[in-house]
Amino acid sequence: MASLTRVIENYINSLFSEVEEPSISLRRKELAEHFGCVPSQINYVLRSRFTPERGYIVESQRGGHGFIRIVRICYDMPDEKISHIDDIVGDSITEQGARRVLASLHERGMIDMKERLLIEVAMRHTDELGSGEFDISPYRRNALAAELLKRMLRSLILS
Amino acid sequence: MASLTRVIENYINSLFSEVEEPSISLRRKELAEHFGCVPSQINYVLRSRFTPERGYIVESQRGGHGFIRIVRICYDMPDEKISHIDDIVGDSITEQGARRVLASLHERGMIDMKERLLIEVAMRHTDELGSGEFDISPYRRNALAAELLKRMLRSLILS
DNA sequence: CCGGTATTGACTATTACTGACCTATACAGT
DNA sequence: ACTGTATAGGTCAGTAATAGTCAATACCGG
Repeated sequence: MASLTRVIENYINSLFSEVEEPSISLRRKELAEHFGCVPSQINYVLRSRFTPERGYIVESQRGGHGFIRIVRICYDMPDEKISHIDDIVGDSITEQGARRVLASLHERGMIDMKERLLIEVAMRHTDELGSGEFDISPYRRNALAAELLKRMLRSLILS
Repeated sequence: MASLTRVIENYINSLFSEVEEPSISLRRKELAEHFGCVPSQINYVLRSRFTPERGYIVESQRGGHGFIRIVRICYDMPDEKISHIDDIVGDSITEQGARRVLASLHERGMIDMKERLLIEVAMRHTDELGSGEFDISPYRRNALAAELLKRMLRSLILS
């Protein structure tokens, strides 16, 4: 029962695999017809799957000869990676948000499964302390979670 | 007797046995209907049984085509190794003691550099919180440190 | 009886998808 | 140049389908 969104996402990913280039171009209307859906479905896929958080930038142009271009960003330098981490984690993060970040980084090959597991254990422990005996506000807990997550990810990237 | 939680836990484990894959997918609603319970019972089973500490990662998505995926990192967690961890860490540990343990495990090839670093970062963060804004006694801090260290080590003593 | 574990359900949050309406661009005719 | 028109893509709000959270309650082993 694959969802349409995932099907389209996979299709676009296969386009990236076929060519070596870091960017591909699409026509929204054609893609929509190909998958038998409304054009705005394509926007939904782009907004939810090809985000900066996942390492993509989307450009487009309307009107005659309109197009949509998806660019895959490559972060090589350690300091680029660090600032990317800081961007996607932010100053506050929920448990769900943290899991999304970890899943995304894992999918992109930036962390492996064991590292992901360790980070989850540490965050869970910290959150238990915060909600238990320390009795910290949820707002503050999310700020602490973001700080811990960034520290752990930074240390991974620099090592 | 056989509590529902244990029944569901066993059912999920049997799914892992049936397929060789390291991950399985579920629909919370279907599973709940299958066992005639409320959907949130499934969350309880996942929270209490399929934790990162036990070597599992749980991913999920709400909304249309939602799912719950359970990834098993650890195939068998030998009890001797766990009790070994408990022995060498104990119920309380100093920062230096923790470093000695990590260095020893690293030398014996049981953890790699990145894992060691991750654990140190998490412990330092927790200790900073305890000694800083929460003013926890040194004795209690060492107990928390031991707890965190054991949890993280247990989660990655595998294969 | 006590303390922890298990169960429930009301309320909340998120996601996929659609369709009506909005905006931008190129180009041809004047 | 100016303007109209055809041809793109963008936005937003609504709906249905899922999953998550939390606190109250029930249950069970010691």
